[in-house]
Amino acid sequence: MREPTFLILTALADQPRHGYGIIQEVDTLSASRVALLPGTLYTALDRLAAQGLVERDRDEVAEGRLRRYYRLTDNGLKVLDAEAARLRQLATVAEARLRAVRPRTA
Amino acid sequence: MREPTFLILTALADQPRHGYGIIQEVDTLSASRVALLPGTLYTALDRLAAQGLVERDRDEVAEGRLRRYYRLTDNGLKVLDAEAARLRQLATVAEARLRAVRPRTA
DNA sequence: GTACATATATTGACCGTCGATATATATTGA
DNA sequence: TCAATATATATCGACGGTCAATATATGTAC
Repeated sequence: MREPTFLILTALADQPRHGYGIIQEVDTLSASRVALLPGTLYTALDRLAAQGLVERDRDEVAEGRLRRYYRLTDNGLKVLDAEAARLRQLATVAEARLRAVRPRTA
Repeated sequence: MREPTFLILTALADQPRHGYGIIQEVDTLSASRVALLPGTLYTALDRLAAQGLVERDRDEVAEGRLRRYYRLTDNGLKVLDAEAARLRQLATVAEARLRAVRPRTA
């Protein structure tokens, strides 16, 4: 799973959000490192829905604009959990290598 | 940076390795989760060399077969370091969310 | 002698992201 | 009042990295 997809799932972990809300939350989660683009977001949401990791929540109209909400499925939560563990493991393996190679600077 | 690329750099962190050695090391590092394919490896090595993250080391002939070694550059080491930190941060952010949402099961 | 492990290399297909563009409304400021 | 910016969803073509398949060659094990 690639970074934008991972951050979309993470943004939905605590509550349903609409597309633009996801963009803002990903900005927050990544400390503005990842600027989620509309093209990435909406194609990703369609794909994740087809995979059963995300599903449509309610539609709302706020201040004259449509808000289309999405939420994580149970499976989406599990997949995110497994993915987070995988990332942590990758980081740990690499950091162990780096420490072994540079014991005084690491 | 995608997972195979990250694991290639990690495999080279402690010592120079030749292509097939990288494939074996990635298998070890990932607990056989990632099977690095030749098409991925050799195109990645060319790309990483062009980016200055990896460079050619010596060529050896062992048991009648050519071994072409590669090593990390200083910059490659720095990039790997930054990348590992980024992965750890991603994992941490997601895990915090998951804990917040499932305080009794996390 | 056949299969498997070792070893490097190329090619086309595929998938997810990027960048650009489109459309529409609300708000802010000149 | 008009322009710029923020909010909000959506589509499209280009691009990059990986996958899958294929090619070639040698050493080892059965």
